[in-house]
Amino acid sequence: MSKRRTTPVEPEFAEPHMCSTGTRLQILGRVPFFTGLPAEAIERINERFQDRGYNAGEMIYLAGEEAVRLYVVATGKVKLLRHTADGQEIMLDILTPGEHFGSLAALGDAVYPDTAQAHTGVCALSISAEDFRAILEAYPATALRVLDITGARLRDAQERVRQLSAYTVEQRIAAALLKLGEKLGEPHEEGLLIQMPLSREDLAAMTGTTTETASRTLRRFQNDGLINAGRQWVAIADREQLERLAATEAV
Amino acid sequence: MSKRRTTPVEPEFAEPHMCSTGTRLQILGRVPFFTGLPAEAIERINERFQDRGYNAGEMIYLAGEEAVRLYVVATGKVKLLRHTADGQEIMLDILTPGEHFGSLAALGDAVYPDTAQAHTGVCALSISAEDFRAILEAYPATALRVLDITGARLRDAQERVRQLSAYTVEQRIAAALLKLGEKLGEPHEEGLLIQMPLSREDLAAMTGTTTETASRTLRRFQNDGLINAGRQWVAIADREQLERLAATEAV
DNA sequence: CGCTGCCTTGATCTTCTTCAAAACGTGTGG
DNA sequence: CCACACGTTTTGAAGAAGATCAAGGCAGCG
Repeated sequence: MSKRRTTPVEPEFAEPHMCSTGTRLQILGRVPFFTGLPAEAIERINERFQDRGYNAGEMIYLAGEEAVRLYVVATGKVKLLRHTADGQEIMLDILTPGEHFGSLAALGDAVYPDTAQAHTGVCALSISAEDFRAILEAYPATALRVLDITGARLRDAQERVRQLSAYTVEQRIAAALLKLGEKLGEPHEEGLLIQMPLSREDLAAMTGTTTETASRTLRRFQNDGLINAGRQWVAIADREQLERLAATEAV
Repeated sequence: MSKRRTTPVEPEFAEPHMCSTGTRLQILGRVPFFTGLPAEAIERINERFQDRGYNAGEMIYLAGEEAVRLYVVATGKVKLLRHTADGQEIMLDILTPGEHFGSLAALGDAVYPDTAQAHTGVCALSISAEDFRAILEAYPATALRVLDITGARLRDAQERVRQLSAYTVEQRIAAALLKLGEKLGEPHEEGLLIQMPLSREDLAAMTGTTTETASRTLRRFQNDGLINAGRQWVAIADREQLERLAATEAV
């Protein structure tokens, strides 16, 4: 087996990342909770949105700041993080184009409960919480879509609670890889390649363990032929086996 | 210090639990997401609801069943659980009167992702998922309320992910007690008494540990004067100290 | 009373973290 | 194009936190 070490992951455009490509109208039309709205509604909504580019690693907002905007990923990947008192990072979610983050509530004194960081170069659209609230009031179908998405995220988070409560590190890493593979996987000679830079540290922050343990676990997986991995990338070679290991009953 | 062992927790009515007390109209009017609706709307909504009593320990629905109804707790406490393959229970949440659980989506083929069990004697109202969907469509303000509640639960779940990822058992138990105290606490000579039957096993299922460890931790807390506890009950004696231990930055 | 669930306690063992250091890859500047 | 420097990954050894296994004890109830 060829031991490829250089990343097969395609870079997410050049950075500094710009939002220029295409009109925001096109992007907004593809956001899950706006689909189905009449074109003129989207046009009116579009006027309320701003766009902005972020370089990889750049913070979009910090936990504790006043929660005033709602964001939608246009291009790139966004990490949602929480920190512990001693600075350790917990990755709550990784968001891809079309997904939203930030403030849903129109209340004035709320703060962001988490930190949003551009994981790759990112273009994000954003709107003030009040304006978004007004849209939800004007278009009930959109509100229900947002509710569905939020409900799905809640179930995901609860599933993670279960995993952290009852599963071993090995099972959690297997489950995390499978979920990433489902969300970001692309067929590749190395296997189902997870299309984003993914360090051992990232994986540790996702599964509640340490870089060292993540590294050791990936090595074991690789030795057993379950995955192929290198610096900042992982590809799933044997999905069935990995699923058996994770003991995941499907969603 | 008087070492009281008998439970100071007041029983949640006699079981077999009936829903008889008061009209459902009154209950529905006090459900957070219906408040503010005109009386005639609530009356129309009421027609769609059924009520039913459950004994303590009785299952309301099981994970994996077809998700066809949405429930609202009228009286009593409901546990939301997930199970592992080997039968271990993870407690996701404990619901009090006015809170909802079950299916939010109108989709036909969805299944409940968790199990709902009556923790005390319970009266629950329920409505078909389709009917509830129709209500959300008819009353956008209600839909936004439900969205807010779901968003708050999502943040709670994410906070738990953080705790499980980074905190020790001792910190998680302290945090769990504080949260319960906030939700169910009543002043009492023993301290802030958590008004529900709460076994070591329950606490273990909430914090992702074992009964034995929960027991040892509570004993340590009690020896340090942080709590008073007995069979199936816990009261918080020294809130500040417990908070310092949990290292919880407030919501 | 004696039974049935909780709860407690102790001893052992496994998993994972922590600390430390070396190896490797990648990009940079000479 | 090479060599260096930096961030990532790997590996090892020691230590800690908590799980597991195994009894016993205690409270309430029939």
